[in-house]
Amino acid sequence: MKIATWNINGVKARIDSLTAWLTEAAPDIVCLQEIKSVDEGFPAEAIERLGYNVATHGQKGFNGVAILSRLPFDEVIRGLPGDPDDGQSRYIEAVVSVPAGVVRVGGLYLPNGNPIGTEKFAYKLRWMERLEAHAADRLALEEPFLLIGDYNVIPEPADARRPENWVNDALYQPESRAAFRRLKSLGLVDAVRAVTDGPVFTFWDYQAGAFQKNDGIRIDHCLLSPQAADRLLAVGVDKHTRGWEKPSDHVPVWVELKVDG
DNA sequence: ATGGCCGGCGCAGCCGGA
Repeated sequence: MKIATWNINGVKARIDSLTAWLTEAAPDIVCLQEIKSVDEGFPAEAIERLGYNVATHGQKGFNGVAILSRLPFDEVIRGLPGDPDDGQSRYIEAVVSVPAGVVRVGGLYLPNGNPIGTEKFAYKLRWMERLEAHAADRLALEEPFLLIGDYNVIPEPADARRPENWVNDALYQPESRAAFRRLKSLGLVDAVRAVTDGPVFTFWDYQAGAFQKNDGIRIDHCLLSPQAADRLLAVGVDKHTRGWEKPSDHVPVWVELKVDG
């Protein structure tokens, strides 16, 4: 089973790229971030035609997440627990049944947090605390569980082509990186780092020819529960989509799990 | 040359992103 995450930076602007990639990559489950659409505006039909069920948690103008699945949803949960006053749509979770049992997938769009020293950065850190609490709850279920999405965290210097450019950025602050390490310390495995120590990037800014210079960062991550990590067959980053016409600034990251019993 | 973009909203130019 192939499970992917992609920050598509606007689903309406990206619908042709999304359907092309779904056809080519044939993922079973996809978490999308920054759909920048309300639920009613989401172009579900074009995706359903390709054989996917669609669940959205949208918002007007910005943010917004969705999950696509070839298998029917047993359950869908919208919103990250821990703050009923948080109106930003940044988390969606779904459960599907497979021969081996169930697979639970949480798709997240972690706050950017810039500029540092503002309420935006404080919100990012509070959101990460809530994510840690929720992950601990889910890990207690001892299921194959994937926490995937745009984390807006550069975990290590090796995760940036030019780390010195990010020292004053919320994505690379010691507090952001420490919160990401605490999350992993609960027992989650960073899938990309399970297969390589080399540089892997998932985002290249639109500005300054960043993609042409490979001036990228790794901020889209697939974290796996022990029960999911035990089933890991392959990991990939579909970098070529960044070279498409009208690209998202992020590219898909995916894992393949053995779920046939 | 030390800067260079993009989507949404809504119809100009600002907000938010990373």
